[in-house]
Amino acid sequence: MEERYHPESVEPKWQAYWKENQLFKVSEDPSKEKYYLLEMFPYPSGKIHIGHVRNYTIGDVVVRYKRMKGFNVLHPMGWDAFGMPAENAAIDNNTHPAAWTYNNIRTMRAQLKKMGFSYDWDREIATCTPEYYRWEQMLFLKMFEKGMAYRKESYVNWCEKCQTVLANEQVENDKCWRCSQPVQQKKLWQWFFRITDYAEDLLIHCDQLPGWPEKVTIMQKNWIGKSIGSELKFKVDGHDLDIEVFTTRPDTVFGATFMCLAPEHPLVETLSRGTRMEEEVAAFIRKISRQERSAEGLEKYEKEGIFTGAFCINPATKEKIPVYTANFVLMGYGTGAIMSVPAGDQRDFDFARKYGLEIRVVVQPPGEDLDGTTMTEAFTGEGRLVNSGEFNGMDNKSAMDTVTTWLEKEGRGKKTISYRLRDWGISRQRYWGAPIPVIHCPDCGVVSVPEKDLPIRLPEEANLLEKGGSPLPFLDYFAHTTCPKCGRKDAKRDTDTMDTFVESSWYYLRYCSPGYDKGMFDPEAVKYWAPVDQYIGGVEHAVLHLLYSRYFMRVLNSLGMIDFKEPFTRLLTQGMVCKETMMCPDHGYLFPEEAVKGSDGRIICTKCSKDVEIGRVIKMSKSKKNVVDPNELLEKYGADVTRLFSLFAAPPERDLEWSEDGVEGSNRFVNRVWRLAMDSMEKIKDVEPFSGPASDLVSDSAKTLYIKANQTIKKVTQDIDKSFHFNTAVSAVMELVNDIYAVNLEAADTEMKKVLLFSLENILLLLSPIIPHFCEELFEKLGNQGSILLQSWPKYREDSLEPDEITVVVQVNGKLRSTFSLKADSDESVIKEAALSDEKIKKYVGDKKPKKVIVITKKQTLVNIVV
RNA sequence: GCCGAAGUGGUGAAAUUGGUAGACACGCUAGACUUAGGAUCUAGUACCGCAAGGUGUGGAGGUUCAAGUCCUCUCUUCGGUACCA
Repeated sequence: MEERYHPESVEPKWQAYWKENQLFKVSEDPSKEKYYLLEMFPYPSGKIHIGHVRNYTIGDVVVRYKRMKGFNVLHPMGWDAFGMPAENAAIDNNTHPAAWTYNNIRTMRAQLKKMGFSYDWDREIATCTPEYYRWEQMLFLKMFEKGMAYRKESYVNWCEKCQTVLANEQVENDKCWRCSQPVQQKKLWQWFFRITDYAEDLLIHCDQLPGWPEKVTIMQKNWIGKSIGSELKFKVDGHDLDIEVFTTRPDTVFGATFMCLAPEHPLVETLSRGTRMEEEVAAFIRKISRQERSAEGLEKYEKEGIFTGAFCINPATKEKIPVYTANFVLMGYGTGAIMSVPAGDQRDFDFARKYGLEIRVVVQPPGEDLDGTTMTEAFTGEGRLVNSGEFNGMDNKSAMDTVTTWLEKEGRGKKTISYRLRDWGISRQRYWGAPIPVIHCPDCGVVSVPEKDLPIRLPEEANLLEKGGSPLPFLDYFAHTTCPKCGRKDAKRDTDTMDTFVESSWYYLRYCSPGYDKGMFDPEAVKYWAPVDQYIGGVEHAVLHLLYSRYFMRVLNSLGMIDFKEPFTRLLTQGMVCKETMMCPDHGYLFPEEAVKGSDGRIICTKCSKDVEIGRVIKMSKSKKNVVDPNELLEKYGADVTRLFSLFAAPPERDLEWSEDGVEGSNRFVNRVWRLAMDSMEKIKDVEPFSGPASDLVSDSAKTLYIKANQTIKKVTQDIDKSFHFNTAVSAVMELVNDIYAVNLEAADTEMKKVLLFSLENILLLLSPIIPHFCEELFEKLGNQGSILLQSWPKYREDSLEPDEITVVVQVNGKLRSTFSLKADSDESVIKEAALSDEKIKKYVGDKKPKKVIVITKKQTLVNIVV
């Protein structure tokens, strides 16, 4: 008889059993209710990390639970296999991205299998295979035909020395991460998806996703960034031109004392040409072009601008106001031009002060008298209009509409809505991605690759350039081709590849029919399985991945390919896995094994024996070395203990602090259950588990334990089903286990043995989604046939949840003064009498008549006596 | 700056609709068993106090018979995001 749980033999045994019996293989079965659970698929970066372990354990528990509940569960796994790290690794290690990627997939797949996750591996997909991306290319062509994909010029980070495009994360302090040369902004023709067409629809449906955490839908709403305002036209003085601006404050138009254009605004050059400012403006624009124009970089730069030499006419005051160009105005938002109202906007205010421009107060706060020459900051609040002609005295809020209507009549404005959301740029000047299936012909322009020529395969034999650029444009046999339309021999293939977010926007549909060769997916399979019922992943994807996926479903929906719009009915965003950092004064950050506890309790560095400083608990990362390798956990504790701890330490949505002691604790619990089963097995094996009502039990101890077991089933079921709070589910089972430990096994009568067996079997059933190998093994040892996974989820008896006696809590003036037991069916007057006649209570109440006595019999039985 | 989340013992955390604050676990203390224990079992463990008792859920107010939970103000930490006009 084994005295301990031996994961090294038990876990492989059951993994092999599951595989042999194909227990995780699923197919469409209309007779059963379906449940599609998906965890965000991993990027194959090398090895799985603890965040994956947590994510996939959470999902696996729910999947195994739902199966026992009778659902037909789809639980697939695959690989988000295209992306930049493969290229970087290939350059650094002199391998090929494909070899590196497939190698990593092999390693990680083996690790996931060792964790015992219940995937239907027959549905595995990797997005870098032509069998996958060919359908993405097909969809791209459909979108192109419908105008949902289009080309426009747009800026990228460019390193002149490396002759390559850099992602934002490859830019470090405005310099290239490889060669440290300053990064420039370069204009390139790139492909875009028209996600802005769906801005309103995506926004509205944020409020119709009750299964999503509110913080995620709020983030999406903010990202879409709808603002209601007006578009106003300012005539350029001396030209037959208008400058259009977007403003959310049309009520302040009388205070617009100058105008600012984005440096990239096409009118900047036009307006300055031939003026005394021409050269200075050109110099300014050259300077700004070296500044990072991506969202991230902007804060670093001081607000500055320059007069273009031109003036325009304020449509409200009809005054001439100067036109500036300024680095803080974005071409990508609104119209790329703003009317500057320094009295009402802090940026405009700062700018006006810096360049000595007029500040004219147009909104006067109640009870104050602001003066443009003396005010120290802009006033953005509500007030009454001043210096605003016929609108003087009006409150500024109602003036928004009135002023716009007035300008509209004059032909100088209209109400509009502006979104922060921009179209989705999908062109990547990279090798390791899905090729964009179009051909550029000198005569025909942009031509679709005919569908019969798909997939456009990524040339596998390409060698990556040392500097990181894509080799595709230099591969003649790939880049040069004939035009499918006119047959011209000197056509050029598009050598850009697609953003990897494109692959992850629809992979969950591919899982429904992974081998389907007539399209992206088998419509019947998708009809059965989709949408995903429960999606689980990191909150870091709250905006982009989830928004792009929602967009893609709208595209497919409008193409008539699917009949739903929202891909993920319920979403769980799990917290990060954190651990304390350790720092040696000489050796910097230390890995956990590089710091040991000395005999005197001090923690010292293994390299130099100096005291180690324990730092804050932060997200695990290689750079901070506060990491735990899942492989080592598997080696030392096995999959089940690792799974158990990652669930027990914190509820899923919260951050989890990793602690070696905590893992030891989980290990201890698992062995505690093991011993419990082993010790009692021989004695209770021959009885039948008790299943009647608690009232049939004679002894109090058996009754108490039986009720506890029923309560545990109820609690665990609710915790898993309603809130995914596995930590409290495990706690509940621990309580039951502790209660069983308190039973004297030697003295147990038949009745008690029956209750013990009932409790033990249910403990295994309740824990089986969490520590499946362990439960399988004990379930078998208890003499059961077949897999525990095929058992039904345990049911509790409604009539066996309440004990005979209840605890009455008595408060005096809200303070706890006494507790005592009473029969459960006592009515209020009995409880009240008992409370008032309690000795301890009498002491507090004295002779006085209580003012009020409140008796509560809901959750707790409680009496509060007010004196 | 804005948006979001969270502040509870030495630690991770519990606590339907307001109803015994600290379940469960880690750690620690003591004891038992043992050749040994970093195994196991048992007991104890919010704080102050010898005790009676008092105090306690970041802080300050408030509502209530009763507040970790509801309201107002405020502080701190973490996450996201930003010249968005």
